[in-house]
Amino acid sequence: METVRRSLESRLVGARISNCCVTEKKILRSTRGVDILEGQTVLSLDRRGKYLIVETDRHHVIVHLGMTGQLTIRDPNRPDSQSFDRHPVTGLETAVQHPPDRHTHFHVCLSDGRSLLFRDTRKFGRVFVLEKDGHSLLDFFAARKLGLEPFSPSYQLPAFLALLRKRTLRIKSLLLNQSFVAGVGNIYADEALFEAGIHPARRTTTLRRSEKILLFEKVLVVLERGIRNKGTTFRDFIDGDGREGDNRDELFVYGRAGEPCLRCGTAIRKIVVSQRGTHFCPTCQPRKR
DNA sequence: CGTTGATCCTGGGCGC
DNA sequence: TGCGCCCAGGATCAAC
Repeated sequence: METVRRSLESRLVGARISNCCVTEKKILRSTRGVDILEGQTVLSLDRRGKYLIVETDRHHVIVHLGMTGQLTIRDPNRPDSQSFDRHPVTGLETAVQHPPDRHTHFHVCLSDGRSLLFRDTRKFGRVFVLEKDGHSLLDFFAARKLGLEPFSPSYQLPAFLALLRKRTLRIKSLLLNQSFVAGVGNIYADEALFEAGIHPARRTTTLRRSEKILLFEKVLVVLERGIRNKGTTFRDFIDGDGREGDNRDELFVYGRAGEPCLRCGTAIRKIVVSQRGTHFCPTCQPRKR
């Protein structure tokens, strides 16, 4: 989501909303629809965890991409690509914007002719519209109880250790819980655990202090790498310009089941933890301590 | 309260 | 080519 935010920021800030249209009501959470956004100007783009926060004159529009959500700008002065096919490995990235299709659920038309499109095949994504006056934004995030924010002053070791205390669940499950560290998803959880040499199914109570500290650091490392590579694309992820991310090429375990570990050569294994596919190296991440 | 599992969706890939 | 099954970057809610 940070990749999406960065790609959209310069293009959206200052833009004026002329018209809005929701074609799938399920994804929208707004007490007064979306027409209330018309005529407003985008003031800023922020992010908390996996939530994008678009600030307009009188509202906050919050977007969560779920699993397959895409938020892109469409510029009529650029040609649409002809399909959703992956560009070849050696292909040059030029204009890659996509025209709306049956999975495009939310259109925001801008006064300069461009539009912001929200597309989401699985419809797990959400768009929230909050009134700016009052405590709507605070209430929104208070209700979701997001945990430490990486790269912000809140991300500190004592707080990290405190959140680990008195928990009995598996470390992978905790990493996926957004009330622990906000923004860590399935890919980055597996990658952070690999880098820290921790088996994903271990109970948090069995972690040594040194392992916790390593994990604290590696969460930042893998997120930073993901952002530097502009996101991890397996099938659906694209940034605001429609470009895929390169981080898949730098993954150590996620999506590599059966392939050799890049550190020791052992075959990467895949198990299920918290009903999520979980990848690890049995040698680099031993179960027993 | 903490933890676990079902559920919401659509589409791609695989075995038969 | 088609069918059935399993899998997928996530969060929420019910049940224990």
